[in-house]
Amino acid sequence: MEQETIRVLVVEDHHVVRQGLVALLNVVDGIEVVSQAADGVEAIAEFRKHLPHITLIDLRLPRLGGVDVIQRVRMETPGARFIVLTTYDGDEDIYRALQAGARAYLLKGMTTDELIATIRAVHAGKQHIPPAIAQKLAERMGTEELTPRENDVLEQIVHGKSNKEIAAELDISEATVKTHINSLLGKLGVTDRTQAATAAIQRGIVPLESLRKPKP
Amino acid sequence: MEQETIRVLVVEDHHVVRQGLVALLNVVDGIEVVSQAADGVEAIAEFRKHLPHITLIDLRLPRLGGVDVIQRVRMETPGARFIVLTTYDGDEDIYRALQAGARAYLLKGMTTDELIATIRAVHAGKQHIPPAIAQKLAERMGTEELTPRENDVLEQIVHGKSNKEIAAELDISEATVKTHINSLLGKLGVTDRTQAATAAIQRGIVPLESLRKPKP
DNA sequence: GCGAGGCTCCATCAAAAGGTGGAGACAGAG
DNA sequence: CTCTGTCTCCACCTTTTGATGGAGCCTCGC
Repeated sequence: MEQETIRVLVVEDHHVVRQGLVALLNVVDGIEVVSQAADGVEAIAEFRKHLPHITLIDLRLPRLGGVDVIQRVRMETPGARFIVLTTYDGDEDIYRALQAGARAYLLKGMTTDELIATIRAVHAGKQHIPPAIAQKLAERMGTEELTPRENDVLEQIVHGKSNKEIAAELDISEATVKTHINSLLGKLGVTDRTQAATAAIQRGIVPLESLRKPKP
Repeated sequence: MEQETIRVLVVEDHHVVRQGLVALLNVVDGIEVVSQAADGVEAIAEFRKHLPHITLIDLRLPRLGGVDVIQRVRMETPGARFIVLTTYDGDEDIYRALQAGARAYLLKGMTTDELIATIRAVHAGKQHIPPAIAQKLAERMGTEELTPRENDVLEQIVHGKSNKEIAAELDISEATVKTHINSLLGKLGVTDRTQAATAAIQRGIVPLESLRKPKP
């Protein structure tokens, strides 16, 4: 019996990686790359234009992140199937991507065969989360969610602010800052702000890019 | 007149990226990928076997890092020409790679044309550092070098240790720890340990991987 | 040999951070 | 409506951290 050709959209900002993916996939029987995008905005446009069966997407994208793309596209096309293809960027992204509706999460280190098998599986309606990722997800499940305010404070900590500066920045008293810190230290399972900062970075709660001196 | 074919070795641990690079380069006239390697140890072996004109190498490699590969290979083959091809991993890696003798440093976001042009340029004996990288390099030049001991202390700070714990770990007094910290804070241009930790991570002085709970 | 720089340690002090317990306001969920 | 959780603030206390200014020792290079 005839297999339907799987129509794929590749979203990836690194030229050589994207070109490589397209080249690899286009020689596979039953898979056709119908379009490509190099950032989140393009991705949404290309999705609308081609309505692919599967969208292969990196999470780190210029202009609009992968998670946002998944959310927005699935808002208008709930059946859209996404396979996240990324290097490890911290537990938080994995969680958010799957929450947003991604069906599979692959690390860039996987083999071509794994990639193709996953595309076929997801197209067939299955889900695919590698053990290493499932592991991270399980760990993350055991941890408490930070409140919005605690996240604000944590972000300031990562940016190297003192309690006094944080209080000024968020327009609350230093006492309140301490309260939030005490609470978030417990939730993160750490004992001081430095540990909180590294935990936030490694878990992807606060993106590393934001460290390159913004603050105007 | 006849151009000599440039023989290239591709060293990259991510399958799809490596395959993509090879596919892209092999269709280019005058360039031939003679071998591939997925980690640092393989890289050295393949280099010895094929003695390529150009080695395209990622810095993040299993078993043996890219910087070490460059150092060791150039020890026995001083004329070896390396092009570092990586995502941005912190200023420190750029510096070390160029110190080790890399001739060019490209970000993975570059176009295929840029890549090919750089390969040709390096093969012709030129050097190629993109402006963005040169910028980082210049910044790093202005900063003071940390002493070995200060680096030890900084690493402990990043791992969330208190001064007392650091003293125990390094078998020195807490007073000495404070001395080192005071010194390294000045050199890093920061005012407290939390800022020192994030600076160390972002500059690649302490690798982010080492945070995933080691310590047996 | 002498100086520079690195490593070690000291004492002291002020500032910052962290721990505890309590409390009022407010919103949303049951 | 009441309960729960969040956000806000307070006071009080201890511990930690950072700043300062010495000081002795060792090694390397000149």
